[in-house]
Amino acid sequence: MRWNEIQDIPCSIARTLSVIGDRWTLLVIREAFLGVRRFEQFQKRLEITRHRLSDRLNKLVESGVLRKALYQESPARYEYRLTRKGMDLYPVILAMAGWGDKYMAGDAGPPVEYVHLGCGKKITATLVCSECGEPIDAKSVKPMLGPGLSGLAKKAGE
Amino acid sequence: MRWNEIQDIPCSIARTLSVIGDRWTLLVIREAFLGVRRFEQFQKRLEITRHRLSDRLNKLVESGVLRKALYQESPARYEYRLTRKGMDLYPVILAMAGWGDKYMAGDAGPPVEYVHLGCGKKITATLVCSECGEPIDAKSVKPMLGPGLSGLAKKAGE
DNA sequence: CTTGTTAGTTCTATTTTGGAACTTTCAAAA
DNA sequence: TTTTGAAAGTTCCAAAATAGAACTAACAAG
Repeated sequence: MRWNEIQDIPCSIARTLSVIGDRWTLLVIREAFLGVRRFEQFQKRLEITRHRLSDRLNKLVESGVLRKALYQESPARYEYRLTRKGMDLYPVILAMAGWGDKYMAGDAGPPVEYVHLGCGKKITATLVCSECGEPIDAKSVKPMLGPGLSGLAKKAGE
Repeated sequence: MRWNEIQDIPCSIARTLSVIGDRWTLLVIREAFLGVRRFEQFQKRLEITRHRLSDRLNKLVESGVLRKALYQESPARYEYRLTRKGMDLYPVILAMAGWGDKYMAGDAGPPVEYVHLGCGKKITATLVCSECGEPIDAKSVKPMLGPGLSGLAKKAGE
């Protein structure tokens, strides 16, 4: 199977990967969360080739994670901003940062710490059940067939 | 910058990506969370080339996300199981699934639903502050220089 | 009219993938 | 005792993606 067919798999993880699952894309998004908006800035901070960066930004615009905004006429210059859809990737970023902090940071400690503006404390992101608020992990959650798949199953059975 | 240098960036997201940030790896892990353990099963379910699968599994073992466990002698056969480190990737998976459900599922609805064993309800994973329990998003969290980076800054300044 | 800034393209060489066939080690069946 | 058949890989080659560096375009400022 080729990578560009991956979005066709009826799986939300695969579909998400079809948007953010290639090299550099998530780092571009990380920079966007840190406030970076312009081509040159992305390029310098990430040390990504201009070619690649151009391609990744365009794809992110296509998929609705970023949008281009004119910030200067003559010559026309655009910057890249996170859309709502892009902002909603924050949990993914934070979950990855949390894992990296725990397992990859080494003795030096985490390179970035997160402060919650609500309570003013350093935090780690914690995943909880949307219904009862209890913390959850792999063992406390059971994946079940959802409508997006049972529909297919029905069709196949007809 | 080459991909194999990415782990050297002092960023937990980059370091996490150095482990799970390439094609297929996260889908392999998804299958592992669904209970898949054996080479043939991964291969059939993912339609990944055997070559790639072999490589990905080995790298995941190297990085401590999976471990090999002998399940049959003569001929010796091993299966791949998630370690604690691997299990702890669940928030990443769930965050991605949540985003995919929201933005990529289309009319058919999410392909998989998650039931919390604690309360028995269908849930979406929600990110909350580890200190005060309030839900968090990009705007309510401020990233600050952590020890892993301020150490470097000190060194550079000496 | 030269230099600088920003945002790209183009080119080539190298790496990484994808697809398909082949190998190894044994157990069980014919 | 040859044949079939799992299971878990390897090997080979062609195709695609990536890295690095140089080049281009559209202006503004000096």
